[in-house]
Amino acid sequence: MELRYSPAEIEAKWQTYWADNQLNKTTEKATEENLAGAGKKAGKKFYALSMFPYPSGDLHMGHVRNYTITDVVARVRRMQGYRVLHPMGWDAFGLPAENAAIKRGVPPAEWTLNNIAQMRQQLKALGLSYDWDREVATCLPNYYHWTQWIFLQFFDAGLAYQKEAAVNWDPIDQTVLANEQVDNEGRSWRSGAKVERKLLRQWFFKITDYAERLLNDLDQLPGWPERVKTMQANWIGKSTGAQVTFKSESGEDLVVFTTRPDTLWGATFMVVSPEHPLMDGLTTAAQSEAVKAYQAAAANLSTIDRTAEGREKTGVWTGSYAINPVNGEKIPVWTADYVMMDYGTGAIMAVPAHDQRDFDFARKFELPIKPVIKPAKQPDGQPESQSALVEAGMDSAYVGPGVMVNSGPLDGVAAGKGESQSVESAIAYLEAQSLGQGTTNYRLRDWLVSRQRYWGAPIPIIHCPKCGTVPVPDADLPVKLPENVEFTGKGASPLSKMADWVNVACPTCGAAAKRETDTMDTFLDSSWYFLRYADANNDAAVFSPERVNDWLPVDQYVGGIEHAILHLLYSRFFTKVLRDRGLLNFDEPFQRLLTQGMVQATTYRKPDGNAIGPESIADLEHPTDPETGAPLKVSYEKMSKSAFNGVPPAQVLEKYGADTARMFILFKAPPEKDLEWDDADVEGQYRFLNRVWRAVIEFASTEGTSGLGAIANLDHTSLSKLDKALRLATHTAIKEITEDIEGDYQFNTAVSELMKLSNAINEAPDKTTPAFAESISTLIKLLAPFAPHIADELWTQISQADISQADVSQAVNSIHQQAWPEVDAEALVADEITLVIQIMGKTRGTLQVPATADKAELETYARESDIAQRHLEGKEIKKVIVVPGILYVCILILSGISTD
RNA sequence: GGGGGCGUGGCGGAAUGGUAGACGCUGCGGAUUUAAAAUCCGUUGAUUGUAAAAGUCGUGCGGGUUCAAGUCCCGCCGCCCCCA
Repeated sequence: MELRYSPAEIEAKWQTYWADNQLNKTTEKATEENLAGAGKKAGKKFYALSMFPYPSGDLHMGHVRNYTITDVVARVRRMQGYRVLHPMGWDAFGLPAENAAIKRGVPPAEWTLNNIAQMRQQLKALGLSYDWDREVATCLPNYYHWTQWIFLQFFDAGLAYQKEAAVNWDPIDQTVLANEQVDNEGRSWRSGAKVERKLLRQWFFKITDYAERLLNDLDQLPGWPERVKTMQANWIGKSTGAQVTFKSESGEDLVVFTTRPDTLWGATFMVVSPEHPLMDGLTTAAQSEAVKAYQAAAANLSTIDRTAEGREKTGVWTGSYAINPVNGEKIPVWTADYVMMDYGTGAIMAVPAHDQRDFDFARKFELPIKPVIKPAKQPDGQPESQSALVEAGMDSAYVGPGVMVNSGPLDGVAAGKGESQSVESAIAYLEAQSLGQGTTNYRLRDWLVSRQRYWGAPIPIIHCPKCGTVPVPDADLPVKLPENVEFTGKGASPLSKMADWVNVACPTCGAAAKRETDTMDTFLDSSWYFLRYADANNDAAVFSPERVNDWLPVDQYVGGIEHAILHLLYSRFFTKVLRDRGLLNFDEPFQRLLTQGMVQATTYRKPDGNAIGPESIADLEHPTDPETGAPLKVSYEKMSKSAFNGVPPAQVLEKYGADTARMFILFKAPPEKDLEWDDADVEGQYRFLNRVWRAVIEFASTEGTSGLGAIANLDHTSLSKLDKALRLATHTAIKEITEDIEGDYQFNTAVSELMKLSNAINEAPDKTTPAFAESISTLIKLLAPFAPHIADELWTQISQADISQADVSQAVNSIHQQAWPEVDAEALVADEITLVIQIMGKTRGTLQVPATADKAELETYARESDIAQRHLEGKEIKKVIVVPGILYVCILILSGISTD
């Protein structure tokens, strides 16, 4: 019998045992075998999923945190009798592989597959209970076959199309990017390069067709964090208003979108985006030079620069005028960079009296300001403000409530959105007069899905001079990536240079045609992988509807907040499209979502902002720059190479083992919050596991017990006081831990409950009773999902103590196949309870009283207590409140004598 | 500017409106040891007091509701995130 806890030995042993005995294999359908398993949840499905990683080759702590959380959930569900699907795979296409090829000449496939092999080993060392038979890698033909097939489903549905557009061009990665992949400083999410605008012909997915459903169905997701839903709603950016057509002098129809069509009578000029296609026609010869210069300057500015509030407004008059359709007024047309071409129609009517940006612009260029909303009378009786009506006196736009004035048919109508208010009236008027119509506008743009790169799924399209754009027939899928490609990192996509691959016969007419050489955005690969896991090895179809509809939606999804918009929005979109195609029967892919916080570590930065690693600092208590001696700035930051603060998981596993790493990560912070790495706390968890180890080993070798068999002898009618106390601790732990895991995933408090139970066990004076055996057995079961290796080892130790004469070589009964413990309500009832005595709302002391006491008795105990007597001198009791739940008494004091 | 979140000991963090600080880390004191590591025991919000008994203050700030507020309401301040 092992007396020392040595994780290195037992962890490898159990990982092999679990794999050999297929403990983590997914049970496809409820069978008699698993229905016979204990627990009322038997046979119900549970799908636990972590966001699959990009196979960079190195596992980092963020991964460990993500996967540990999901693993605990999966393991608890298994013990509760659920059929659990808990898979893992690889988001394996993407630029780093190609960059490695350029730098080191290693083919992307080889580089990627090597990394996968390496990371798979690292994951296995963590003891994660994946069903590896369902592993997927998006870069393998048996996966991207179906990514291509889905692309053609979109194409067939009219949701995939090509258009020439001003797109985001990343000059470092030499490819286009979707809007979602450019941050608000105008930088690429991957390379960090300042994105340029380029006019190119590209493939798009019509996600805008689904804007309304993507927005509305957020209501179907009570299990999602509020902030993620808010972020998605903001990204979709629905706004209602009207489109109104202005005639320009040169005859063009200038369509504007406005959310406040009611202020149309206050429009005193128009502003058109510098990129607007009608700009040439609108610009007069005299203004041509100034406009051209302005357009060129605007092209170099990012969205954030152009729309920042408070920024000095710039703009140029085009030289021409347009007619305000509601009052026939001639108003000048300007161009300014604060109007963006990709929002609304790229042109606005400017109402300076009631829009701050228009106001700033009007002040700067001395354009007229015409108020059309008269502020409502101040509710607090202050004199009515006239400022909004006196143009010269206004110092800002008026955006408050009021009544419409100077607005023809709208005069007197209450200003605002809502029933029979001005916006609604204005739209009705515009529609009646055929001047415009009510519309809904979304900020969401169509998704740009083509990339000019090699390492991605080829878009399965053939361009034929006669037939046009022809989809590759299903039978010819997958369109495989050619091998032996030369990578230079310069010029056009590597695929376009592969003549053998590019030139094909048109599948329709047989004429000489060319393949599409763009590949798909890798976010397409990851927008459906969670569906494939349900039927990962299906070679005949993308997945069988039965299996997908059985396993999906995912019951619990866990991943980083950085995917709040990108991946989660795309996946929801895919699910809805596939549903509309009749391939599945659910609207939303992820029932519950947990966004885990970052893993941070102490970071040391020099005065110039550069980080340095702790190994080069002499005194970590008073860190100074080893070169200059200047004090270093100490903070917690996300672990990263550039911050020199990463802790490699392998290092922690080697020193303490996977169980300790898992326990630490779960205990240190609630899952949604950032976690600060601390070696001392890791040490603390290792100590805890050692204490559990010693307690169990001691139990297994104690004379006079019959091991776990003793539990059967538990006599509920004649328990000693000590046994009752131990059972209370045991069943409280079951209750709390079960609630922590089934509720809001409070793994940190669940672990602390394990510690409390362990403390109670260590403090128990008599370690030979049936109640003690029950505690030990329960502790190991409750520990099993968190620290699976040590739990299985200890379980074996006491099982063998139990069957000491049995053949040791026979298969052991894994802890992970045991039923999750059930709470014995009887055990939760204590003999004595703590009565808290409050006087005048302040706690003055506590009293141990029999648990059987009713309200009246509790009051008597409290009244007669020394505590109460002490405070009652010279006073009398006016009122008593007894709160049974937690058991509380409140005594009020009447007399006027001051107590203090 | 709009929306969301957060603010509790030396630190991470606990607290169905009912004993604030569970659990752990750190620190301090002690046991064990030739010594150390490991382990075990005690202690650890501030403050008055004899380290007794017993008090007072304390969850960012200011008000309010309540017998009772970290928790509910109103108004501020600060930090973080998203959108402008």
